[in-house]
Amino acid sequence: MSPIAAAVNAWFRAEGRDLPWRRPGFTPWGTLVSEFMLQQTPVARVIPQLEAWLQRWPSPSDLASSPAGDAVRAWARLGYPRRALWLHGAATQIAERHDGVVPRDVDALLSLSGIGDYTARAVAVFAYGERHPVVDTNTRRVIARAIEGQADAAPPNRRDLAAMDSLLPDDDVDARVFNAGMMELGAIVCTARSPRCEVCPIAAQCAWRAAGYPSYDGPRKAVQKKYQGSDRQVRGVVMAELRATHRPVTPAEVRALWPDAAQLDRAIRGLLADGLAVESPDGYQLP
DNA sequence: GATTCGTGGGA
DNA sequence: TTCCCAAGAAT
Repeated sequence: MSPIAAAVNAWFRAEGRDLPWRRPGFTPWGTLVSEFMLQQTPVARVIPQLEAWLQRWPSPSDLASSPAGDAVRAWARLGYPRRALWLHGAATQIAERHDGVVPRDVDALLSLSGIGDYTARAVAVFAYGERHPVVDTNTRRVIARAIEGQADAAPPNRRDLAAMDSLLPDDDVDARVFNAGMMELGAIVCTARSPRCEVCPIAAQCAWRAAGYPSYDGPRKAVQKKYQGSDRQVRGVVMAELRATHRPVTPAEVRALWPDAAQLDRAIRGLLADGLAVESPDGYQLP
């Protein structure tokens, strides 16, 4: 094992947070649900929702037997409600094609709705102990700094997988710990804004530190558009109303939600197209 | 390959 | 206050 991997793993075993999905006996289904929720949503907001979710739907088949709208409502304010729809779809596919058992194979996982490169490998590694490189925003940033000497990661790229793979210890267990450790390091030490290099276990080997912390000069990642007044905000307002109302929301009630009728119309049509809303004779509701 | 998709909290 | 960003995926 490389000196960096050895240091990361020793640090993670000593300093890693006690999170629900790291508890012994946490199920592959629990891991899958947690990974869906953690896509772009911070840990602190996920934890309470995750526990409630698993209480209600302890297995993929349990979720598959509920209407998709129940999943969207239970998703509450985690954001990106399409993930709830995709998770329900994945549960249905697992029930139908995999006997209700979360698959272990990366390609099988990749074929499920809402599962991409990150989530497929995270489930294979953390739920089943398979050996694969897990690449997320944290591991990409740590590699950019410690290995490449850059202040930040370039936009996501297929080469990220190979970069992580080249650092991965040979042993399955060590590789699993290393994946978790790199993510943890990026999450609580090598953070985006104010890295805590004084407590970093690989500060001595860090290329960025050795180079004197040069500022980032690579391609700029796309700037996130303003949320206030955006179509996304309108979709969020409509979805909040659909979640709160256990009967169809009438067109008149929809019109009262937002002053700009054209923007509202775009939101409704988008939600219908995404399957997050369906039309009934009396208005709109969750699927 | 660039865009789109929620929501909330910390700097 | 405003800006940035958070265990991404689909189109």
